[in-house]
Amino acid sequence: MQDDFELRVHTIIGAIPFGRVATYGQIAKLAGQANYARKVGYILKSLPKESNLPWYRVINSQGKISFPAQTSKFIEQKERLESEGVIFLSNRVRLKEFQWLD
DNA sequence: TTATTGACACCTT
DNA sequence: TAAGGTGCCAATA
Repeated sequence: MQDDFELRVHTIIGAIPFGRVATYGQIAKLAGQANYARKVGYILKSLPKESNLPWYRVINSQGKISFPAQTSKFIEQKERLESEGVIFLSNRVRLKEFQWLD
């Protein structure tokens, strides 16, 4: 049950194309569990660093990173996305342009 | 078992 | 675009 959802989430995140981002709700929905955004976040939290999953491509519905600005993780995620061509404006991403399957 | 918390989303203003 | 309030589910204390 849970493991299956986790597996789906992992698979979906791994399926996010280069230079694209997805929201928590979108991930949850694609995993077959709408409104499970929070669980998605929990899974990402427990995501081992061994996994090569592009967790940094997962952002919230506002197109923003869920970390406080200036934190190492925030900067790391932002840098990674920018490296893929994702444009940030005021610590925000143009979901209209970069959201996966939009 | 109830209350609290969390890398949140969605709707309304 | 920003801000506030509401709903959702699971893990933890």
